[in-house]
Amino acid sequence: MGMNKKTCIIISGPTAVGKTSYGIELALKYNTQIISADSRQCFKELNIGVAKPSLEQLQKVKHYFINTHSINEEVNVKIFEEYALKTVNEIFENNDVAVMVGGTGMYIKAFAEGIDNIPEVDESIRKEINEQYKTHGLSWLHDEIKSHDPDFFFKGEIQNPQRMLRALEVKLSTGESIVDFHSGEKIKRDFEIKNILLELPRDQLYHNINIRVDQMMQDGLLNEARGLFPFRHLNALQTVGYKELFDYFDGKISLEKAIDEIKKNTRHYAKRQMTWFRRYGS
RNA sequence: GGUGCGGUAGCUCAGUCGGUAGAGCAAAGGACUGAAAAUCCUUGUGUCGGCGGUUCGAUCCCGCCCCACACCA
Repeated sequence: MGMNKKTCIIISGPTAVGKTSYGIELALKYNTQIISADSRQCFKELNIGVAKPSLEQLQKVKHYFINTHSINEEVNVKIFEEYALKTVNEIFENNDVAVMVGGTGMYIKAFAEGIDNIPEVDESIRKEINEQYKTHGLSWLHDEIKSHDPDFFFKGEIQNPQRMLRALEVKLSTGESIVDFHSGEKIKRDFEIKNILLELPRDQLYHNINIRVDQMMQDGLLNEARGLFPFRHLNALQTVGYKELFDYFDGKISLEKAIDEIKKNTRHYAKRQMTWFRRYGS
């Protein structure tokens, strides 16, 4: 807490609340750099649809974890945590303050408090499980979890295939329950963290979202999405703003409907972010 | 003007052989430890278009009216 302790200011909040420009202002004020905490803006192939900072903004302040990865690479919390810790220390070599800006709550949490170490899972096991689930469905997953990892089964989330899939792959790869890896311990970082949560009245935020989606369409989101259509199966493209347009390309819905869906799904996303930050945000 | 089909939750509709009603979506709240812009959970009282009639009792049956759509003139 002393004068010469390094500090990372974390700016969080829902999408379209104004984090990007606020973060740049703050970084300029402290003459420092920004680490983005956004699970989509790190992909160089995704631009308009993920509301990435403009080239002009990127020139004003150096941003990390923007355009650093390809949609073909795996990016996840652990990778972010390691990247962000390494980067923040680099920034601290020349600055007392670093700024983190982002809306991916779990990434921020991993950076601020750490995340338990779980061994890499066997890729072939993951593949096998996913295929089995695809053909046999939720009840199969239920049975597998119940017999292999009763601890997790009784913990609750037995309607959530993603969590069960993860629990199962950990159990089958390591022989241990994912529950046993969860220490719940918060790691104390050797730098100071200051949280700033940006908020707006609900109707104002939703208005911002609607306007921004229309602007994205004017900026050429349709073309961007068309170019990414062949990669739709990648995790990076399970993303609001793209998946709805893919449905349009499939002929499933009209373009007008797709745009409405993007607005609606962005609202849902913002709502989930607010729920998260209400709990973890400062 | 005539005929037909409708008017039920913010929207799309289901239903009550007469005992005041329920799904999906929206909306709101919540969870979250390597997919997190993902994934999942919870929450449904509304003059059942209006006014009368029949009835112990009408959103349901009958009459009139209003509104929407379709077809015929």
